[in-house]
Amino acid sequence: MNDKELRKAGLKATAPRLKILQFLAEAAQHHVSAEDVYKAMKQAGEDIGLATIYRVLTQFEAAGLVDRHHFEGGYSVFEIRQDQHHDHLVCIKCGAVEEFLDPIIEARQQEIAKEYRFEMIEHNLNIYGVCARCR
Amino acid sequence: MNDKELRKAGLKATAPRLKILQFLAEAAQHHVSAEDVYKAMKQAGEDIGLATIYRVLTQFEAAGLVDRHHFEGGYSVFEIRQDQHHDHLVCIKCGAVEEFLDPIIEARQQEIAKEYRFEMIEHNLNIYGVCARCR
DNA sequence: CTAGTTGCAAATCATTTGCACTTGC
DNA sequence: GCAAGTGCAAATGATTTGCAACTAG
Repeated sequence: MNDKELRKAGLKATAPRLKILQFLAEAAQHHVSAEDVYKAMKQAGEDIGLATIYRVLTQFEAAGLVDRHHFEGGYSVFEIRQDQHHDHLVCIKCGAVEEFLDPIIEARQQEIAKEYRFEMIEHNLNIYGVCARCR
Repeated sequence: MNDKELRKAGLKATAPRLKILQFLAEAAQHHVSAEDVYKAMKQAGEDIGLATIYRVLTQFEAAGLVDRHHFEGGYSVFEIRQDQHHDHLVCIKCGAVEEFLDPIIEARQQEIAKEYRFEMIEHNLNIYGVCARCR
């Protein structure tokens, strides 16, 4: 299963990595902080140090297996890489994150980058507010 | 001059605040980190502690005098509040920041928030890449 | 076997806070 | 004069790193 993915990324298929990757893939809320992963591992009975979580997440990011986001709040949020780029709606009350993709916005971004002669490498759009459930 | 602005925000017009506000208004690159402000103050012969810089910037933000951004990199960037909201093109090579405002994107964001029944409070779009000068 | 990994503790970085001292108004 | 503001040093919270012990291939 994930064994191969790790090997392909030049990473040994160790227990911590497999567990973390599996968790990222299956987590209900798949936008998680390092701390979230740490707690989940602990709860699952896995004895993985926080330092390892950070190292693994950083390696996964470098390998293109996960994306790292810097939402407001001063800490990083990770999510397993999707086939498709997307943007985020972040609820400032409950922390829920919804994803969306708008072709019109995507297209405009390309045009703006071109206008400013910018070689676009990545882009992210975050909408902060209060979600339907929290209003 | 800025005296009034501070008073209106309920802040005493102290030397540190006046100096920092003036710097933010006049800085060539007006997207600066707390450290940037600190160095600039030191260079200008002002003896203002880093803690004060942070306190003042935070108060300015609360007062709506400046905006705080969380670009990639794990630290905050501040800019004096403009009359108009805008988004950013951030050069990952030289750190230059360009601003833009696209009515089409702005409109789409409103619609998307509505679609998801999100009460939008703020939003920001950052395009990371290599600017014309660095290519 | 052995280079890559891990856990733990100590280190680092950005930012915040406690506190005694200063300064606007 | 006195509440608000400041500098400094110590505290914090997120993340990183040094290092000796471990494991995948």
